[in-house]
Amino acid sequence: MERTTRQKTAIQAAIESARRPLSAQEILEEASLQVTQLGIATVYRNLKSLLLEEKVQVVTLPGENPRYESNAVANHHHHHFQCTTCQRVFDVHDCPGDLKRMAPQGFVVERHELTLYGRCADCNGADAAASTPASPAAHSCADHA
Amino acid sequence: MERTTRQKTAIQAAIESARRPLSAQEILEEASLQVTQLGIATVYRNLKSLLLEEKVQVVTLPGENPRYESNAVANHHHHHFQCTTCQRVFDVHDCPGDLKRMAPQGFVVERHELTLYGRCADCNGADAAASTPASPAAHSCADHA
DNA sequence: CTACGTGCAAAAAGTTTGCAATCGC
DNA sequence: GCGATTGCAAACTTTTTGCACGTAG
Repeated sequence: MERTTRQKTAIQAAIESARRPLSAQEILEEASLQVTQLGIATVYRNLKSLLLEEKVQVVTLPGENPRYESNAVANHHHHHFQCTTCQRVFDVHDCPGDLKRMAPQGFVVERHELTLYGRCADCNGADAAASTPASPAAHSCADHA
Repeated sequence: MERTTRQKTAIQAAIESARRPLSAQEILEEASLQVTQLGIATVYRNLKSLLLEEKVQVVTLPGENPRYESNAVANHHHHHFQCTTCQRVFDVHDCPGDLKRMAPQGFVVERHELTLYGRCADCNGADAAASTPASPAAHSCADHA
């Protein structure tokens, strides 16, 4: 019963080709390049499907609208780093690991989410930084450029 | 220029007397008990002030509206635990600590936010749990009761 | 008394939903 | 052809803003 439509294809492609989490609006803009007349409602409806199918995952950062990223990257357990200077969001593929002990007694930890804040290599002075842009997997501003 | 109004006092009191992060709506309801006719706009305006004054802090959980909690608790660096069963939110006063190494080279970590998800003592079977409700610092549902 | 703060209502911004038209299968 | 999917517009929800009035200092 799941049909293949140009819209769904374009939306999925937009998310998967992005190297960073996209907002619904950004997905609309990107997918619109393929499917003119695409409506935001369709984007939301497909996002909901894709979330259910677990092909896409939400990234919610405090004070910002939800972003969506392909689960190809998301499946590989990771966290996020937001630069407090340029606001860009990067994927962090490291993990502190054992957090089970953090919970009070009687609590069972199943899952965790971690967001680091600080300065990315680019905004940090950029000496050793310039050579290795580290993992700028996801930009969140300066994108209209 | 910062004036002391009944509204602001009530709003601040509501947040500080709560043992858990409150939504704007909940703050309105609580503070309305003191100041009838209190408007939601006033709540938001005062929250903005209180945030600037750093007397209050935002707690943003994925898919949920922002909650606000007194910085008396928030200053004491902590994290949150949301029960996937009862949806309540608890404060966790432990911290994994050194996360600086997690960031890619060239990145500087200034701050981090961590949310644990799992089952709280109450929802977990509640044997050893019943005796020690651990740190149920913050409830997020079952509150209208 | 003066201007900051408030209440109300309207406006934004983001997301969801109803419905007729469209299109995949 | 049938029914899932779409586009549009309207509804909803949460937060912000404009403006006249109230009130703290």
